[in-house]
Amino acid sequence: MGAPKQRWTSEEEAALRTGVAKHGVGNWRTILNDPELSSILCSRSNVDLKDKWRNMNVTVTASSSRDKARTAVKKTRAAPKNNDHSAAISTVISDAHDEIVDAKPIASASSEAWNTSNSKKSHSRLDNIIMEAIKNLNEPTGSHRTTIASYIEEQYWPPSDFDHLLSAKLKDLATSGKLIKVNRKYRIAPSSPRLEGRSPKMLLLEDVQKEPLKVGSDANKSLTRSQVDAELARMATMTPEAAAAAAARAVVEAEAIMAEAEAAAREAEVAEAEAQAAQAFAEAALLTLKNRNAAKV
DNA sequence: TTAGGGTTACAG
DNA sequence: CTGTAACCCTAA
Repeated sequence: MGAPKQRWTSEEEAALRTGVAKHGVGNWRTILNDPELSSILCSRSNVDLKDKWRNMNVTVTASSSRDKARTAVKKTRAAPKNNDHSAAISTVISDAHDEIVDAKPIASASSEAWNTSNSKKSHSRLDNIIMEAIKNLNEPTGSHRTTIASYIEEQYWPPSDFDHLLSAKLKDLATSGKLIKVNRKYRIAPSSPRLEGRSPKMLLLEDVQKEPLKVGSDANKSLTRSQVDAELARMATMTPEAAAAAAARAVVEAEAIMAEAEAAAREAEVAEAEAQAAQAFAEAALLTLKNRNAAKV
């Protein structure tokens, strides 16, 4: 293992994973352009990102075959049903602990390993993975379920029924209070209770429309406040084209949430409210965009 | 600009 | 000396 010239820090690696999870593999310039990641990856070029990602994948796949029994797993999404060679798997997942920060991913999994039915401990392995994913994604406004799924799919190889498991686990974590869900986004629950029922996007909307901010104290760094700041900074540096794209994405997001609300008839009560809020935000974002463009021209 | 091959620098 | 990770070069 070399420790050569400008070694990658764990923060940079986490940022790279985040960028890949958010923008996909290969869009290195997009990842570098991400405002959340550019501060960390400012000293890296797109080629550096590509090379680092290659090295990480090489090392992960190489280290996954440490034990004698090689589970000839392939990265295809159509995961073939792992027949019962549970010995190799159990050795891999035997050391499931609560360490989240800077954990080297274990790049092997089977359906049984992800299932929590036989887990006697209250904290399942999937819980830790979810928490790690959200933490490493480090999105101030929270992470979508799809983003979390992308991250986990990149880091691990979930079984084909992983999406269902993830949805159930996210719901459990949200109801148990370990995660906060706002507008279909999940973020790690803070230790102190804070306002609920209002999404940070709606707060952002108010701040955009009414200029004066109602910040009580600067010392009290409200997390909602930082979320709003992040969104505002993003909008401020946006070109009109980028802002239009953001507004368009908001519209698409609202439509997707509406579709999900219709699909999930069980939790229609909550989902519909979120969907309406998201749609209201999308419409208002478009109006804000128009105002911005009109003011500039 | 990205993917891939090749080269250099460092640790064991 | 060998393996690995960052760096470099070039074709598409």
